[in-house]
Order: sequence, then structure tokens, then C-alpha cells
Amino acid sequence: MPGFLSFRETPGYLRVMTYVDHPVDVLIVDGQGTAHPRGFGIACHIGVLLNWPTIGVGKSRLFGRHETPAPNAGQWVPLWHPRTGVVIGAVLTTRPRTRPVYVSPGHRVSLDRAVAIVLDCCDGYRLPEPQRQADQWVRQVRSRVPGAGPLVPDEGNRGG
DNA sequence: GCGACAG
DNA sequence: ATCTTGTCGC
Repeated sequence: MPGFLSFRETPGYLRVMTYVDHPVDVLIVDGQGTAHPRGFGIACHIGVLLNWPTIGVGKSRLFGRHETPAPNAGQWVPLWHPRTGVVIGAVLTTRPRTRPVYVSPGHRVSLDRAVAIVLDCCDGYRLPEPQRQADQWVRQVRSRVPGAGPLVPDEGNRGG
């Protein structure tokens, strides 16, 4: 259900975090933060539950209106709430001539700092390195596990 | 009623 | 999210 992604994927994130045994400054979450119909996407959800700084980086748009950002790395335009006009995130070009990513505060991080951090984490690719490697790793593992797919509570993990 | 819809 | 052929630009 659009807008309720966090209820499906947050359990997985929390479980993975129990295995992390090194310092974490801030978490980059694959999805929206405040750029959400109710102002509370999965990045906010996880940040509050862990009481830890989080940034939401969506690979596509869920909510909000915006102009097209210049196709140069580092350029961004505000993502506005369609009715109130409040800025809820940033549409950021992280790699030249590549579609932008949707950055928004998750928890305890301002939008400006979120954009700066995401840019600092980008190393020539569209996604910030932590997210890029996680995406790549998961994709590869899934391709080697029969029947693996996204986590769906109702149907169990099915080996995924 | 129609279009939109994170992963 | 996943899959697949073809194409574009660096």
C-alpha cells in the first residue's frame, strides 16, 4: 500500500541493525523521510524507533511537486508539499545526466545537512555509496537464493 | 470519476 | 520490487 512501506520493511531494518557492531553516525534509508503524504516515511519511522539520525533517499518520487533540477552533480531543487507549499525534501542530481534522487530528513538531520551528507557519500554513481553497495549486495544474494524476493510479512521470508 | 502510487 | 531487449553517452 503506497504510503505504508515502512510497516513492511522496518522490521527487516531493525533486525539488521542488531548485527551492526561498529559506530554509525547516520543511517541512509532506502525510501522517503518527510517527503511523505503524512510527513512520516520509513526513514522517520526507523529514526524514531532507534532514536538515531536518519536520512531518506528515495530512488523515485512518492509525494510532492518539483521542477527539474539541473543535470549537474550537486544541483537540487526543493520538493514542495502540493497543498501547503512547505518544503518537504530535495530533488538532487548526484551524477551528471542521470535522474535525480529524492532526499528528505528522516530524524534529527536537517534537509540542508541531509543533502550535504548524501553528496559527500556519492562517488561517481547515482546512489550514495552505502546505499549503492547495500542495493548491489542484496540484489546479488537474491539472485542466488531460489524464491527470494522482497520481505512480505503475510507470506513470510520464504528463504529471502 | 481519474490519475498516482517510496520498495 | 522483477524481468528483458535495445539504445545512448561518456
